[in-house]
Amino acid sequence: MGTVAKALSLLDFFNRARPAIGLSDMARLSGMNKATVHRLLTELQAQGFVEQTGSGREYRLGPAFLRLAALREAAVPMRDLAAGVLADLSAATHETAHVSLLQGDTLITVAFAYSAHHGTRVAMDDAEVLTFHNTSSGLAVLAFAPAEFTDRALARPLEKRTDKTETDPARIRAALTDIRRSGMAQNEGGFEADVHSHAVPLFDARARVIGAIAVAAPTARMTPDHQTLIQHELRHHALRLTRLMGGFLPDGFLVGAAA
Amino acid sequence: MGTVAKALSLLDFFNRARPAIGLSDMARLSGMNKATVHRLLTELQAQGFVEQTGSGREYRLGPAFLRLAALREAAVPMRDLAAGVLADLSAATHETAHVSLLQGDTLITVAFAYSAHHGTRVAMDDAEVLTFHNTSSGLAVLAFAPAEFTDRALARPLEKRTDKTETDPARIRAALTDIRRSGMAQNEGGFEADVHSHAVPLFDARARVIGAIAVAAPTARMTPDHQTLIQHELRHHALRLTRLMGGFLPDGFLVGAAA
DNA sequence: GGGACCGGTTCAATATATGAACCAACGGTT
DNA sequence: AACCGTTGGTTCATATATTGAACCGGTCCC
Repeated sequence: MGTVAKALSLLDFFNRARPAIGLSDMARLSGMNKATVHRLLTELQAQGFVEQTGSGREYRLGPAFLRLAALREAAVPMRDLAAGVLADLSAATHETAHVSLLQGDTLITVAFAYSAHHGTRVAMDDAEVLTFHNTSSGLAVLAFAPAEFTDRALARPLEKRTDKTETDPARIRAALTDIRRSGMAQNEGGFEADVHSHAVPLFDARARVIGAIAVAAPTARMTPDHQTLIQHELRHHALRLTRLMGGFLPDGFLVGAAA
Repeated sequence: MGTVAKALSLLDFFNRARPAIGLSDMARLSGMNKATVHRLLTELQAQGFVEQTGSGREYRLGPAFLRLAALREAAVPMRDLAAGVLADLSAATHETAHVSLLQGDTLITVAFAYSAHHGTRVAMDDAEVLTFHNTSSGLAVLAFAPAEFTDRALARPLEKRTDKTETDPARIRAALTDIRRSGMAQNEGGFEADVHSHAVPLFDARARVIGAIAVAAPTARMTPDHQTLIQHELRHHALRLTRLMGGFLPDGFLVGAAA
């Protein structure tokens, strides 16, 4: 691993639950020497990628991300595009809709939309990391990812988050075959009990999978009619979003019941 | 310069006018060897900090910034806080208001708000880089920055953007003395002709200057009464924002006519 | 077919990163 | 108040990662 990769990997230890990290903690988390971590953080700090908190001397993510994220959005307005499509999709289905995109080996939620129609709704967190084996979005991605990517994802330990979480790689692979055939992934209660979600993959200009768009609803609301509606709308808006982002469907991808 | 700093400095070559850069161009821009640039970009790409465009093979900013900016905002909601204060400030003054923050040696606009009151308004760009010598925000920051920082800023070549741009370091230093006394910077037509702006510095928890909040109005509208209103509101909201962000005013800072 | 680009690769020379040991400072315990 | 286990930060000989000239093969334009 190059020095740059090491430095940037430090940033991955920040999350919602741990917004600031001390030098020694960071050294422990990363397994690197304290002096090394210190030097890397100092360099990141000089560029505004991390900064030290006023009170303690802990490090946290820096202000440079505001500027760079704005520039990224100016260059590639994926988030804006996703937000527009999600607003329509959640309005049409009366459920929570979200888009998650691959970033290296992880799947990150980049945008979501709630429907105001029901009192109960599935809640989402911005910038949440999704696992592959127990979310509909994750399965949708795995089904269309390169075999070597899928192998790596399923070789990792698979957390049993709920009673219904499937953790047997062989059975997951069998499910992926169905997903490839139907062009749509489902997951009932595998991530959160009582949540039934559907997801369709998204593709880039080279027809490679880049993420997924999903609708998550309380299991109690998932009548056959509602499911039919969700699947129909999801296919339609997934295709729309892929096209908006300049992507193409891979050969043989089933658009199915889509408009 | 360490390897990490070199890699991150490549990201600074992206901007609104140049959202994607080829390998050879990047090598020229940065003055580094093509092989070096390639290795650095490859490492940045593995972490999602840059990606290659579908069509050409140019590099552009990657999706990682969406996630990290969201986490930064979750940890330090400066942008949200600024947006709220700016909405009030622009409503009270009927003019464009914006907040710019220091990031290393540059001043970046992170948020702004327009007033719907007038047909003409001063337009802003998100993530715009402000110069120090010919913007009210820049002058407000320089006046309260460490002497060594100010020296560095004024030692650089000072662009004469308009007829009215002051480019004489000695005269600028004299203006800074006044700004330190009044706690407010002004700039009339030095950045854009026909724009008269006022700015007040913002401070962090250690009473160090971190940026400025400003109101920009067409010169034609700047009557004495309007100016008095703007100065009053600006002082009030600057203090409010500094406090919201957990900052403190340095000893002797004039709150002046503020509420 | 030639020439000038492009993105990307190679490998010996060398500049850079690394980590054990070391500070000084802080906060709690005895 | 001496002790202990922390903390963030520093040092310097060692070792490892970085560097850059030259070199690909491809593509575009004459």
